[in-house]
Amino acid sequence: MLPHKQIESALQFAVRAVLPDADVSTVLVRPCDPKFGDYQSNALMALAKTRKLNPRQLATDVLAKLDVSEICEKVEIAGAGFLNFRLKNSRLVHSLESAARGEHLFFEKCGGDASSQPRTIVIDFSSPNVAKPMHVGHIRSTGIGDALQRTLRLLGHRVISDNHIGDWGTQFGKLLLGWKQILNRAELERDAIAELERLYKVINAECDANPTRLEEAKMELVKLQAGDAENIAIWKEMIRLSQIQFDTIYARLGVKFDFALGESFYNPWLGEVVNDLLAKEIARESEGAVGVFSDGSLPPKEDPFLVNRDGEWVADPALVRKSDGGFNYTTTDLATVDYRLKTWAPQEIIYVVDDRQSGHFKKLFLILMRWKSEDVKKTKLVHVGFGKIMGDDGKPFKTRSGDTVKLGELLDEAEERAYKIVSEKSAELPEAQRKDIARVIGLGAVKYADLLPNRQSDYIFSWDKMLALQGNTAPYLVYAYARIKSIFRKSEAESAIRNPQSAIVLVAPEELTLAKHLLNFGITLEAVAEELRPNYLCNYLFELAGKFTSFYENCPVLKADDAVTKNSRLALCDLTARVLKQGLETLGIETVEQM
RNA sequence: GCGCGCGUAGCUCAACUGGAUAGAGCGUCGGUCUCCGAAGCCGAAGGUUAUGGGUUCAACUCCCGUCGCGCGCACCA
Repeated sequence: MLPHKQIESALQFAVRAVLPDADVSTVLVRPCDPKFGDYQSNALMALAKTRKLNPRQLATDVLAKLDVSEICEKVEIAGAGFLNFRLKNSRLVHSLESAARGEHLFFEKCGGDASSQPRTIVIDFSSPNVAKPMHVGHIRSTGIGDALQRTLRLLGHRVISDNHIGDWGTQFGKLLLGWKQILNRAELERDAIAELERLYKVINAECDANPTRLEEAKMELVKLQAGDAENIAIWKEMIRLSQIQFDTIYARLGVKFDFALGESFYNPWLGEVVNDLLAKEIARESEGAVGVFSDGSLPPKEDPFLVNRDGEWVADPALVRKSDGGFNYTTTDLATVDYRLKTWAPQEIIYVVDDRQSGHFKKLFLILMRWKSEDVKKTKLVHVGFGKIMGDDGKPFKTRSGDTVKLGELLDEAEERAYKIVSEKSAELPEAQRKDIARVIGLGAVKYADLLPNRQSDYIFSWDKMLALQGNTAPYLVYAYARIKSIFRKSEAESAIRNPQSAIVLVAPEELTLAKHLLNFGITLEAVAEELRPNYLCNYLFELAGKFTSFYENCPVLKADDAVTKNSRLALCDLTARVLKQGLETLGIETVEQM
């Protein structure tokens, strides 16, 4: 068991001894400023407050019942009622040595004890549209979603990743019309997505200017929806061509899905969904359409089904059937949740979708609480939102000519820029190797830059910053990894291969700092899983690389004074490399041995 | 107009969801390679956390007001 878990468990035991009815689930420890200790708990102050107890007295009482003498130095009460824990050197060494033997890597899979059972989690991300190029806007959903699925899997949860592809909707009327009338076969052969995009743009412009064209497009859509054989065949061909594009991009990014059930998959159930909502009086007709309206259970200000117009609260329903009989994405999303609940019975469904859709998800989740209240009680529905990617000018990121940036081209540019840098810095490496390094660094830089910023705030896209070796970037982290690997290449050349059984001795402050930070890998992974924020892991790895570098500067490894120190330091190097590699992999980023 | 989100060093971003003296990188200035990768490291300067109040042992974090920016407001997704 990791030491912080041992401390927590002992502390919870002690709290229960003093306050038998206390909820100890919030009694936790966390890493803290080294001047106070290695871990601290502030939980007693909160407990004291709700019970109107003197916090320092409570801390004293708990301390009397607390036994962590095996793993900690004397526990101190500090400030208003903090408990500060300092790990015994022997306990720290014990963790490192067992990790060095390969028994763990500073994290625990859930299922080890009753408090952390594996959950079934559906995660819905990426969701590109058929007949459109994937663009810069898909980076965020794809990268964040993939990092989250990797983290949750690493911790032992049952993850079901599902790519909810946009393969149905009104745009197909226009696409079908274009395909039948203005398709350029040669261009389709050359670049299918570009040609499909052209069809849409041309017809769309015509429809804007000419109502009869719009009617024609609608007719094609109606035929498709009615199952017309020709239109179905063309539609399927458009999906096939798009899937080739998706597969290419995902292979490049190393992103995998368990399922890719597109919107069209749910078509058979849309009518039933609406009928059921009507029958249960959750939805009603209005102006020829069917929508879900406010049920009045929330105050108007908090009710997403109400909107204030000129001082009056008026209905802002979620439409589930249009007046022409067609369905909306709310309908599809409801059918999708229903399917997921029935098929996988997940404890959690996570949507990694642009923050601008937060209003939609608010409504969606409220409808589900009314419609599937029994199931939804057991399932946590979460919208993981994110902000936009901006250019240097602070406006949405576009090409110089003002078009959206295509994802494939963006990745090409990342690799090209990385290749230039690698060739400059490491001209001696063979070209094929430089290409591979450029691929890892370029793609890693884009992904990392996207995962690093926090919250739903927008971030500014900057090639120079993400590809820089200095600062919190993927190249810096991979460089730290490559430097460690370089030590081992030299070490093997000297036939001084590390023995996994050799003892670890921690003397220098840099050794201790590094060792203690390694222990926090698991806490960080759990924080990512809990808050669904991969940037915690980014910052952890950056700190790890920094602490390693300061160790590297101050503690000679191969030139250590004696064999024991040398072996111990080799072990620290190896563990750092393994955590860096695992951490980056969890973010979806590869490593290279040399760069 | 109404709702949602945001505002932290000159710039780009953190701050473990209420914890102890708000941290990094860039940029600026100054150190550091006869020594395991200098694409590195160390140091200095830089802050009334937009602003005014409130809550408490403790506020960047929670509540209210103001200003500024972004986004969303029934048959697109």
